[in-house]
Amino acid sequence: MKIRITTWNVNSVRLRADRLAQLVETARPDVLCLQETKVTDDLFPVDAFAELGFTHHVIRGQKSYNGVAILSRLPFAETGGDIWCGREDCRHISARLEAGPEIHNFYVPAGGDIPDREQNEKFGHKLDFIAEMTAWSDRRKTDGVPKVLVGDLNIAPLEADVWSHKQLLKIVSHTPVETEGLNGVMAAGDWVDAIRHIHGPDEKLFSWWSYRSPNWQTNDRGRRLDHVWVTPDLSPALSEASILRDARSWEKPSDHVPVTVQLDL
DNA sequence: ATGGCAGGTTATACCTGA
Repeated sequence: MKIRITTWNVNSVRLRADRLAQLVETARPDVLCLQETKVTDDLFPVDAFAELGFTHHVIRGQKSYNGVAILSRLPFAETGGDIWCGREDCRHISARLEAGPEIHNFYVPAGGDIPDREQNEKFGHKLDFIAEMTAWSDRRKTDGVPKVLVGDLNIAPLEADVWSHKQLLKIVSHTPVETEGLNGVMAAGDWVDAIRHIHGPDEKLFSWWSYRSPNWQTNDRGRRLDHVWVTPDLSPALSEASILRDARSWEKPSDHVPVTVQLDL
C-alpha cells in the first residue's frame, strides 16, 4: 500500500481552513501533521477535516501559541504525546497507524533572537528540547517499530538548507550548536532525512520564507526548517519527498510550506 | 546594514515567530 504523509506549520489552523482544503487537493495526503495550530482542543475544526475525509485525529493545542495535530484517513492503533522540558506546551503528538508506522509530530521551540542560553532563556529551552529528543531517539532506536518523525524542527542543518550559510551562522536556526545538535538527534535514532534521501545534499531546498521578506520569490532568502525523517527500515519505501514551494504564493499563506513523503509499503 | 509582516489576544499595544 501507498501512504502519503504531509507536514505543515499552518500558522493558525482556523485562519487557514481554505488553504487546508487546497493542500489536501494538491498534495493528496493520507496523513496530515500540523504545527502551530494555535487553538485549544475544544475549538479545533475537526468537522472540517472529517468533510475532507480525515475522520481520524489526535490533537493537542493551547490558546494562541504552539499546538500540534495529526489528521488521518487511516485508522490509528494507538495515540500518544509526550511532555518535553517539563512543559505542557503542546509540541509533540504521535499516532501509530494500523497500517504500520508510528508517526511523531514535533514543534521544536524557535529559540528567540540571541543564540546564547546565558542571555536568552528561549535558546536554552531549544537546546534542552534537542537534548531530550536525542535521548528519546536513542531509547527508541532498538524497539523495532518503524517510525516517521515530522515537524517544524526550527533548525536548517545543511549549508544547502539556507540561502546563505555564511550570513546565517550566527542566526538562530543555523548556528553550529543547533545544527550539531540536530545531527546528534539524527545519529542517536539512525534517522534518515527523507528529503535529502531523495534530493541529495547539495540542492538548495527551503520550506520557510519570512513574512517580512519582500519579493520572497526573487530574493529567495529561505530556510529548510520543516523535516520528515524515517527509520532505516522505511527508507527503501520512500518513493517521493517533496516541498510544496508553490504554497508560499497561495492567498493568505503560512510562512512555512508543506512537505510531503510517499511510502510504498 | 537595516527593516521589513502576520497571528492572536478578556486586543485597540504587545507578545510571538525565526
